[in-house]
Amino acid sequence: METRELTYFVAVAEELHFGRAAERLGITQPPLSRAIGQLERRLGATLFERTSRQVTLTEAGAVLLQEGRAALDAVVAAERRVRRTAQALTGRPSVVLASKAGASAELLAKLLHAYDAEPGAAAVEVLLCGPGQQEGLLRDGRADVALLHRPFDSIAGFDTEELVTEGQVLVLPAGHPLSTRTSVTLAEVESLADLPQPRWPRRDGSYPDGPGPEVRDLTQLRQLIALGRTCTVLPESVRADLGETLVCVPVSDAVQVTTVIAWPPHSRSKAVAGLVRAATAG
Amino acid sequence: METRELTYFVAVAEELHFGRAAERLGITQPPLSRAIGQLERRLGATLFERTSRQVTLTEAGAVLLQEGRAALDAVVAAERRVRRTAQALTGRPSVVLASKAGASAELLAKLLHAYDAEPGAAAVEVLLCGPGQQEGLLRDGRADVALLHRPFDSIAGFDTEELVTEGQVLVLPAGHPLSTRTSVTLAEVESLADLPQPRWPRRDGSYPDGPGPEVRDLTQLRQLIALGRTCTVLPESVRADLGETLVCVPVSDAVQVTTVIAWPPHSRSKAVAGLVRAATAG
DNA sequence: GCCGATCGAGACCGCGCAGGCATCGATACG
DNA sequence: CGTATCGATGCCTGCGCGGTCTCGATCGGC
Repeated sequence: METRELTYFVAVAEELHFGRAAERLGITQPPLSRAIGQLERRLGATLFERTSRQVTLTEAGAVLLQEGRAALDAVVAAERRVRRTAQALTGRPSVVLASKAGASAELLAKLLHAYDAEPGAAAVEVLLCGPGQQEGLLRDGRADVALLHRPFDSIAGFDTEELVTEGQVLVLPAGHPLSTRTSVTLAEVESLADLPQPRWPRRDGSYPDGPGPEVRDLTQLRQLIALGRTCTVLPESVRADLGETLVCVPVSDAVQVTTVIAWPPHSRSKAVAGLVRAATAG
Repeated sequence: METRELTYFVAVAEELHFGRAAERLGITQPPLSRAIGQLERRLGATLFERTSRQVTLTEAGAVLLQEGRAALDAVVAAERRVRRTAQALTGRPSVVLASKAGASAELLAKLLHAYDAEPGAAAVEVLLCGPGQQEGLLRDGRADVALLHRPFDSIAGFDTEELVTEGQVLVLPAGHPLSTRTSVTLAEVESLADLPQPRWPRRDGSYPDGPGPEVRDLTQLRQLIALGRTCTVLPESVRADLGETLVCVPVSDAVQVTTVIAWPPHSRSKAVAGLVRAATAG
């Protein structure tokens, strides 16, 4: 199976429409239809049920979508990492560390400081991204190492080391009735009609339905909380960079959040190993 | 990067010889040289240092070998799993479970029994393999789930659940001076000049040097121990299927061995989920 | 020191296949 | 019943993969 075929298949499987998939791929529809047909014949499996009105994935197709995405990620990761390795030989080597924007800021600062102190430390490029994106960055080679937060982020397929575990707090505008409490429960948070929970984008970029505001990062979120439009439950460590206008109240029954440092298994990079060492030593 | 190019690269990187690599690939040498050259140009990286007398991997080449193998494994795994899924639709679905031949026999029997009792259980094909091979089987899709033994097998990149942890015992022929002891140390085992440790094959199939006999599986090993040619340290559970001629003595300072059930992350298979459930419930 | 063997690179050629265009056949809808 | 939509098919063209032949460099033997 060639990566070109896999790319074509994934495009069709995601669009469920040959015409749109072809457009996305920058080719015309007929060669795409033929390529998929040929792939099906070679695999001995029907991947799509198609009528002239709609295209649906078969069970085999669903398996190929899952496995094929992983395989394509692995291929582009290989390509990116080779490019970066070759570049590194003509300058100072560098690592890309992915972290959720706004999360674990203090931990990240300490980590970078500790690592920089090591002899022969590489340049660390910090890639701040939206929630849930680190996994993809790590998987397709755009990042070499990442800070993830269990149980929110999936660590499936990565090597990890636990760094810290913490409880969660409710962040809400100063002056709100709940702001003087010493502790709240999740049920109480969810029943706050005046401060509906914010809605985060799904992996495909769309937003779920609901009354709360759409948010894309913590800066937005902080501002919306300060404006009294929403509230949210976050790991304790956000306390460090909240202003005067926001208040934290521990949530008694929220899950514990563990920050882990994660990297692709079998990483050859000394820089990644160094970062992990620096993180776990601290 | 096409999988064909990756396959070519890996062949050359493993042979470190364009002629032999071409032969292995079933093509002639000139197109192979060209393909590699083209790949290097496209990646902007020199992958091999070549003189007319010898070929060596560069740092970038080493990275591509590592990542490329993983990527190729992912591609062939996708292919195999789709084929198997399609087949399963025309008959009873089946899962392939890989396990070290001879290891965890009792656990495996219980697991299969417990799983078969589940409603809608798939047919389980058991793939008994040599030590250290389960990882590859799972990675390239020949197996769907495997029993691994930490710390011997690498679980990097898989999802796992721990099943049992046990100590290790020295297995030696009945009548040997040590056979009446209640416990021995690793140092004692290694200093047994009359029973040198057996040598297991490396991943590439070659054997390390040493005085002990070369072995490939537990049956061979058992026979050689009975013949008084060697002895070995194994997890306790082997006691169950030793004959009268072999004796076990606990090794006090050997590492604990944990048997885990492992599967590729993001497995969609209900059968795999069922097997894991059956294994952890037991 | 020369010759032959080995090995990777380059020139050249042919064929297979990917991709484009035009068209067909099927289905849903007004 | 006509029309619009959408995937499949037929036909053509051009690129690129693979084959053969050859060259140039390096090492070893006599």
